Amino acid sequence: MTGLPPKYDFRTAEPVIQEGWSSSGVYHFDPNHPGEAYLVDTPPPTVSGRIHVGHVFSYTQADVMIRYHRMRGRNVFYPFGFDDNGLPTEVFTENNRGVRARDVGRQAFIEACLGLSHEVEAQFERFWKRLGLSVDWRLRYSTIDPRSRRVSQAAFLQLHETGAAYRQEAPTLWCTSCRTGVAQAEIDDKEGVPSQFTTIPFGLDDGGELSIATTRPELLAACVAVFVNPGDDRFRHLVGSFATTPIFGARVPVLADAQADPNKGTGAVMCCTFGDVTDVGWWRNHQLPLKVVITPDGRMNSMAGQYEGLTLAQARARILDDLGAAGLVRAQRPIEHVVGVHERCGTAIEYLLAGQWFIRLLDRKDTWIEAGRRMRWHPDHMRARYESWIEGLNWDWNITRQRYYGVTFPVWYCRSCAHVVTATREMLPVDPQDTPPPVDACPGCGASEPGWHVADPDVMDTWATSSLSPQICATLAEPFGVDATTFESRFRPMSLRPNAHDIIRTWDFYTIVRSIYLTGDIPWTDVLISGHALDPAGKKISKSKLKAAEDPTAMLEQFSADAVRYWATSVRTGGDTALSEEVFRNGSRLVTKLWNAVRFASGFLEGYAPPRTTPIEHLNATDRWMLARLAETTTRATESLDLYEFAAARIEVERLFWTDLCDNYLELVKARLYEGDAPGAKYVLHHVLLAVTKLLAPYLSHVTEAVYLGAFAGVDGRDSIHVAAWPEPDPAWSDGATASIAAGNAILEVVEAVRRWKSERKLSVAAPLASIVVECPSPLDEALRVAMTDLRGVTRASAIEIRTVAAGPVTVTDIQA
RNA sequence: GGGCACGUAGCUCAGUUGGUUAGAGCGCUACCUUGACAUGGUAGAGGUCCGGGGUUCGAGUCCCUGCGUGCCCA
Repeated sequence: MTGLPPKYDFRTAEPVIQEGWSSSGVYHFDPNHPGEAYLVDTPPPTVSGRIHVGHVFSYTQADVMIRYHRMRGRNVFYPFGFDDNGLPTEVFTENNRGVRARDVGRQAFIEACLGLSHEVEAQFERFWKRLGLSVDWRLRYSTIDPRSRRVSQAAFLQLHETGAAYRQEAPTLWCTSCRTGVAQAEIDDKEGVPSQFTTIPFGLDDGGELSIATTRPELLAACVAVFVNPGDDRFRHLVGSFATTPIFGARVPVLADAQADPNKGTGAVMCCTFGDVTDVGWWRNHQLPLKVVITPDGRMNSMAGQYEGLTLAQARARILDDLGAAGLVRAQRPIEHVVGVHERCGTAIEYLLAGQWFIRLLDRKDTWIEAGRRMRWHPDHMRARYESWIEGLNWDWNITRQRYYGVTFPVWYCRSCAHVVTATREMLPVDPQDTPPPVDACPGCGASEPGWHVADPDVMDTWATSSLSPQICATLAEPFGVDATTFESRFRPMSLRPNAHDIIRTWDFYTIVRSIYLTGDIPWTDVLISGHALDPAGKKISKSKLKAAEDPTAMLEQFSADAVRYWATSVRTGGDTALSEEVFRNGSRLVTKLWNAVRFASGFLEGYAPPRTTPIEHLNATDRWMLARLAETTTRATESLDLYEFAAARIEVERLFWTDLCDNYLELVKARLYEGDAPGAKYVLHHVLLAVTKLLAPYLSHVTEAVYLGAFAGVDGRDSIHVAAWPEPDPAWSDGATASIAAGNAILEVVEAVRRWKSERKLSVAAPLASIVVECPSPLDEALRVAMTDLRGVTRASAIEIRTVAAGPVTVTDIQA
């Protein structure tokens, strides 16, 4: 062991340490490693702006677990991806570059997106390195790079061949602002939206009227039926008759269906194609006609007659006016209700008919739930989120987006018969817009005239590619001589999927679905769910209103990467946490304390080589207690980490380090260290400090590296603490542990009693004492006598008398200054 | 409306299978510059463990119920 410099300055130290990791390749995956592998399917962050503290929170927690497994000797595969296409990237590019996709043209827009993505990804990578993520940066991917496009298109073709992906002209969740179909997972519930619940009369053939209540009068022109509950006596006689819509005069059937709620409105409800998901179900089950009255950009079409061209909101106002003017408003009251909105833009979701590609979800719900149960979720209750999402699914997964920038569908359609022509595997990745299909004539109808085919004009949902991250990861070792097939056969399933709880319903769910379809196997064995970082007041941090206090880069500069990592792992697994300067400072303090403790010890351990076997003959009661506590703490911390309880593990280690080691053990052994050879104290000091440094290495990855390289590497023998062996207690340390702990507590009783006595008299703890008398039952009295040098040193008493008593607690009965 | 969390010291939280006197950090009070560290140390004050009921020799912990907060889904 050699000495450490007096001060540890993270501002100069952290960049040097990080550079060392880069140049030594300490985090490199070794495909030929014979041992157990640990493969991480890291979340590729959406490249749509700045780094968010939520990223820091989640990625650090995963990194701590990964570092732990690396030190346990696992062959870690830790890639890093970027999700940089699709609607989020488009919106980001449009805002950042001031361009509109539909104005500049598809190709120019794609280039703008790519250029911006590359810039932002470089920034992100620099940031992750500064935070100290132990990523193998050779394994970097983007979901739009050619390799990912090839994987994505190949997966699409495979699902198409098995029927799991199908194309259908079907009612589709639609955003009129983004002008694209969307998936159920992209819809947020917006609560408390004010609206009017208006009761309007439909005419009956006998001249009477049947009133219905609606919040969507603008869809009146799309009404195709009126529904009542089959058990509702008020309307039973009308079932099978017809009603006529006001204004438009359409004659529609009155039908019975259990989904009509007799307690809502008048009990009769109009069915429009389409106002909501219930309408879609009725349309299907009762085989109703189709009347689509709105355009893809949210205006009324010619079916809406005099209202054509108006926006939905304008049409609603005009129709209500017209109904009122005609005396056709029977009742109206303001309500607040929940509206499904597009998560990207907040626009209310509509239901349109469109030709879209879907992946089957609804007919295999049990399969998805069962797959989730084959994985370990940390914390376990997060599995409930996954299952409740699946149980509530109403739609297959629409993967078609009427957008510009994304992975294209490798298909063409025959203009004559609409036959789907797919690309061959050798063509991938392919853009059907600028590449002809692999056949000269339509396999369906034989059409072969010039222009017989048309390329699919759309792109895939981003999740359709990012849900393939395990399959993309399998291609990342190709440059090192391991092809994807070999990789998958050796390393499937992967070990860990870490992500925040808000994307369980998307990324986790879709990835499990794709993995089952493509491989029949679960994608990973463990899922680590993180909570959210909240602002200092405990409120949600909105992405658009980041304050300076929430800037992750500023945090690193002010408090150090280690302090930020400390903060991010100070919460129970899966919990939310508020930003707190106090916790950052606690992290900084721990960094300083560790440095000082090791530096102090290193003065005595210069050139010390610990014996292979525990030198029991040199250990006194203080030493045995310290070793027993070390063994106990190491075991507990390891058990907690095996359960992904990183915060619980660290609390154990901190208690051992700060209280037992620094406050007590170091003070107890100082006399022996200064006075003589002290082989027992040196043995314990070496092991407990090395072990604590290692136990903290996953969290405080920088200062522990500096301490290790400066003080321990020579003896421990590795080039980095992060590939050093995880501490394993010598069984001898735990021999008679119960007695050792009891003896240690007896020693601490004496220490604390003397400290209390001095404190009450406002004396320094270093104030000398003439004598003290300790009353102590057997066999603890023997332990105290063996630790006499330590007790004299820490109490500064010239004479200590140990009186053996029959029973009772250890007490200090007489203190003479 | 259903589900899942959470509710413990002024604040942020820990309390494993029910078991002595309920813990930590910060803050607060008093003191100590002690031969690693003042980004430190010592001592101290501070709690009807959200309310109610139950099981038990014994409940912060298990069960029921009510209240409050947050999230997910209708």
